[in-house]
Amino acid sequence: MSDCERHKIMAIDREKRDRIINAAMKEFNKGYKNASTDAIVKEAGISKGLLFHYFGSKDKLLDFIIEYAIEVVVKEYFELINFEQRDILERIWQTVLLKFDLSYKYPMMFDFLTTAYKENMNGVVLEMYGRVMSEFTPRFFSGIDESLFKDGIEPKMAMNVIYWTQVGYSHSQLEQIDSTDIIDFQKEYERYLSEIQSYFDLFRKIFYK
Amino acid sequence: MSDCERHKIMAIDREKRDRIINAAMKEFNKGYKNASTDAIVKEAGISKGLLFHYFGSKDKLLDFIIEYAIEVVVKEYFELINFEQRDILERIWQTVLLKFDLSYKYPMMFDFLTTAYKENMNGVVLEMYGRVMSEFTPRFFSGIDESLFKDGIEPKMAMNVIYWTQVGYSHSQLEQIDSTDIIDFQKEYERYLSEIQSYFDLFRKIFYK
Amino acid sequence: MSDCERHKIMAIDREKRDRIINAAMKEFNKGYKNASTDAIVKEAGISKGLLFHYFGSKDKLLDFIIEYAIEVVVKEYFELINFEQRDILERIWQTVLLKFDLSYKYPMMFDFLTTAYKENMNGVVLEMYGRVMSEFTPRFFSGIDESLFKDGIEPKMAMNVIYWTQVGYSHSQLEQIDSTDIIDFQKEYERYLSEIQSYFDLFRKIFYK
Amino acid sequence: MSDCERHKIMAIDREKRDRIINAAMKEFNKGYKNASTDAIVKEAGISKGLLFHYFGSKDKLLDFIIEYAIEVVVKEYFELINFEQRDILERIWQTVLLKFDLSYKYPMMFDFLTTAYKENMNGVVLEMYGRVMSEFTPRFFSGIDESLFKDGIEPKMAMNVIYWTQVGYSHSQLEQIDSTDIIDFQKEYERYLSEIQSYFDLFRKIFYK
DNA sequence: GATGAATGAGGGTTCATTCAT
DNA sequence: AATGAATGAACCCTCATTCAT
Repeated sequence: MSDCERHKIMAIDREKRDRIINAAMKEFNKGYKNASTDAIVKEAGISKGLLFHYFGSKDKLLDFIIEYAIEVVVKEYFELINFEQRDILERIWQTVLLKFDLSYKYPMMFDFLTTAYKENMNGVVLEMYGRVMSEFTPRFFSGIDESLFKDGIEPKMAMNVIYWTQVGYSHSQLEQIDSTDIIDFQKEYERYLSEIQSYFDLFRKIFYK
Repeated sequence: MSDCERHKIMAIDREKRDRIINAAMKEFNKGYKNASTDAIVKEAGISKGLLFHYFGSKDKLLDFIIEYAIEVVVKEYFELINFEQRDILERIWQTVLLKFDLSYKYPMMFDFLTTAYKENMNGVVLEMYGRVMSEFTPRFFSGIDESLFKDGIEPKMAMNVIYWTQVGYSHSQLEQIDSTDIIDFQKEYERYLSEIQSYFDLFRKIFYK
Repeated sequence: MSDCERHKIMAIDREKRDRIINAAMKEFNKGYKNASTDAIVKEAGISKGLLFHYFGSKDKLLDFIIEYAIEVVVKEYFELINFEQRDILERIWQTVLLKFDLSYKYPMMFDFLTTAYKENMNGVVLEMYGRVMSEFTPRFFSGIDESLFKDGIEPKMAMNVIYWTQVGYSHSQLEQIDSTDIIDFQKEYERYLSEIQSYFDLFRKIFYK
Repeated sequence: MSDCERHKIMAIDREKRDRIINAAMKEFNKGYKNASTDAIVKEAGISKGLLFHYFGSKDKLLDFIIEYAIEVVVKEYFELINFEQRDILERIWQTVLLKFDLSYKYPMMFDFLTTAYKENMNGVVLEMYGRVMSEFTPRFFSGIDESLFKDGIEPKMAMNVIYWTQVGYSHSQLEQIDSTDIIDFQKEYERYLSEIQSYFDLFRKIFYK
């Protein structure tokens, strides 16, 4: 995607741009072919012509969304994690908060990226994402203060359990939400954090000294 | 899907019906929109008209295939679980073995169901799956011998952790497998079981008395 | 255009095929971009889908029409001219009759080919047509019995005058006809032939001995 | 096109108006559909909105350009014909010279009008052209000194033959010219006039006493 | 039951036209 | 008057669905 095109897009009013991006993520999450540009413009509240004025084609729209999503995830998630925090529970807790913040602005971002990656929607860019991810995961689980764990607890396994629990809980929550009307987001947010925190408390009790 | 329609389908010569079902699963595995009714009838060796005579529409064909797949999963998975086993770890362990057997007998079926679920195909999967699961899940987690848990461990949460860990581990394995060439299935099978067993050993140690 | 595709098209019911061909010629005569496939199917009385089922694309439809038109013109016009007739007036008179017969089945054929050639609608095929034409024209005006002309009349010029008069007359007639409803074709036919014959009589008088 | 609209257009700064007219002729020469209003405004150096402010629509812009072109043709062609010349050969000879002068001064104009006529652009050309021509043609062929013709020569027919020959010759010349690079215009001009003159000599000989 | 030619709604895309500024 | 972002009707094309046979 040329800089010129990117520039044209980034010049759009921020609120409208985010509406388009979110609508596109939501649609593309169904798969490339299943995604309808009609549905995107309807959801974003713009005209068909405008979408193509900015993005040129469905393909280029997808490319932009993927690049943008990766950029945002890298800048507002990966790069904000404090790796000096050597307590894995606290480190994962950071990701919970960061993901939550991101999900407020772009609710479908992580789901979309997962789908895009699995469908290999854009070979080149997503390969980069794969590389970033495969570098990130080991780094995330390294430099951990394993002395916090009880004797007899394999730290690697414990970390996986913590990670999968957090993922599982998030998904179980998502399934209950009709993402279109998020009523009382703040309240939901607090309940969500409080529940997941209780799992972290459990882990601290059973895994840590 | 009405019983009348089901009846009409089940009345088809078994061999021809299986040809259609297999062709449909193979096509739908590409995603709903990518699946072509032309390709299905060509693969199944029947005419376009006949497919629609039997199934009415692409949607209904998909519904049938999903129902059929779920039916098999229910009969050869859910119903084989021994609910007299009141130890949750042992009960979940059963599911690991059963799932594995099924994916050995019908490798396409789980791929298809996964795709159908990921794409939320037609809204039907989620409804069907949701119905089955919402009946199954509470039952699965009920009648558990909670006396096995240590004091101070909330059994409900512990069970969720066990469940999400098993799901998370399975997914992490699936992502590493290129399902087309299953080399040395037996060996993989053993490694898989052995690794997940070590997690169950961990849970037994930390959650149980 | 592959033989397979041609075969599929030639298998269409003759009357329907000619309806499509005539509708396409009429539309494409406006220029490629101005031609609307919607207008073609409407005029031909078929559905959009069928047009594309047979021809694949607007481009391929045009290619077929051009190839077909050239083929017809060669077989039912060029090749039917009797070059043993050495009297130029009689030779041109033949073309008047042949063109008229062709115009009955395919009214737009010659106009369409002219437009197609001028717009260079299909480089490869029309180049061939150009070659055929550039071979045809000199051949048409060669082998003429020049002894029929009066002394002092340059035969080459006389022949051009005869030819351009016939073309000019034809065009003056076409402009008066609303080609959609050809009422009483037979009567028009006779008037047309009778009028143009009077020009030929004139030429015989002024040019011939 | 209403006088009000014409007035608005004619009120535009002459230099800017000519820029628009020239840009429009250049674009429309590609064919109606191929002509892009975007290209016109870019070439003319004005905004999209302004074009439509002045001309209302692409169709109306075309109408204006055609009217304008025809107006020029009328003023610098039709109205310069000397109808006191009662010798039809001399009268037609005048048109040959006038047309040639015009195409020398406005080479684009005849190209554009030819394209407009061939494409039957917008139905307007034909109507305009038809109106002008249907007034012009009878007048052109009236007031002729028929006493110049030999006995037994129908003057009407002879005049048609002369006219069609001149048209036919012009067309045969146009087809040989690649109008973009007019090399040695003067030489071509002389050859053209000399050739057509020989036809007029022929006609004088065969038709006149 | 069985066929496949025929249909037309809907897809992505373009571009003349409008309108708030 | 002058702008250009925004619109939506119309384009070509696809494909699930129908229906005469």
